[in-house]
Amino acid sequence: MASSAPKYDVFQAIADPTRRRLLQLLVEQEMPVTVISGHFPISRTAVSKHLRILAEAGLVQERKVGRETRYRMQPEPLQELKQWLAYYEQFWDNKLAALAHYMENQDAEGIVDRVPKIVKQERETKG
Amino acid sequence: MASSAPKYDVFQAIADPTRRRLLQLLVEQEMPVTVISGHFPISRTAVSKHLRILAEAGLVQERKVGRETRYRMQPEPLQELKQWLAYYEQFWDNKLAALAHYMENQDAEGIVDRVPKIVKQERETKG
DNA sequence: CCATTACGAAACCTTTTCGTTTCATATTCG
DNA sequence: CGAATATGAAACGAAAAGGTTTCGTAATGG
Repeated sequence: MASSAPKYDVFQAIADPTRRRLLQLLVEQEMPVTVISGHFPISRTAVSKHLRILAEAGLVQERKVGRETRYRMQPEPLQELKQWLAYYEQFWDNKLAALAHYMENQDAEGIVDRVPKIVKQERETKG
Repeated sequence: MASSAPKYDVFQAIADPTRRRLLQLLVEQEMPVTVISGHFPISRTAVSKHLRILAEAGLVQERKVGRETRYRMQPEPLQELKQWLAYYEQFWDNKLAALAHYMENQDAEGIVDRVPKIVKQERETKG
């Protein structure tokens, strides 16, 4: 219920290529909006909107310095992504792959509902 | 140049929550469309479109069995995401953080163009 | 003080995205 | 064969995304 709860999804925030480039630009160095937008072919206002989205996802931090607002990347929220990824890593770099395969070929009743009836009549039109 | 070149971006593919749920559902088990769509509150056709997007990103594989089309997750394309993430991991779990901070406080000329003039007149309206 | 600079808010437009319903086609089975 | 099933393609609609230009306001500095 606090103020810093991410309102924008990290997955969505990084979906846009421009925003990924923004992160890259701001990962090591804080920069004011005008300077940032100089690195992009779109308007300053458009960049500003992307920055807001990133900020709401917690991926950049803003700080007012005089009349400028400086932005800098904040990598922490990416941990959520890392965690999400970690789950699927199991399935590509080893181990459970064999097990999953085994279950599939066994008839998967009890693992996922509704599947069995259809799975059973497997007929393979073509070899 | 082959047929399996990903036409859809992985970042974009996983941006949608429904598609992430699809991946989760299909990670261990292959399933036909009708069964899959039974797990979602949207129409079968809508699910089918999401599956197509995932397929174009290489995240699911489809296989025709009789009159049904079965889908299953293919985790490999997530490696791109992992790689992208790895770059930023440096910045949250250690090392370079200190260095980056150092550079910032030093005046960052030569690191990012255009910054210097503005950075220098730092005045900090408020403490 | 007043012109300039930095920036976000607002209004607006175009394209995508996500969903729907309807239709066509292939496969299965009595 | 013909009804039923599984699915994608097409046409369509509403809302969100990404962009632009214009305007208001706050800070700077001559």
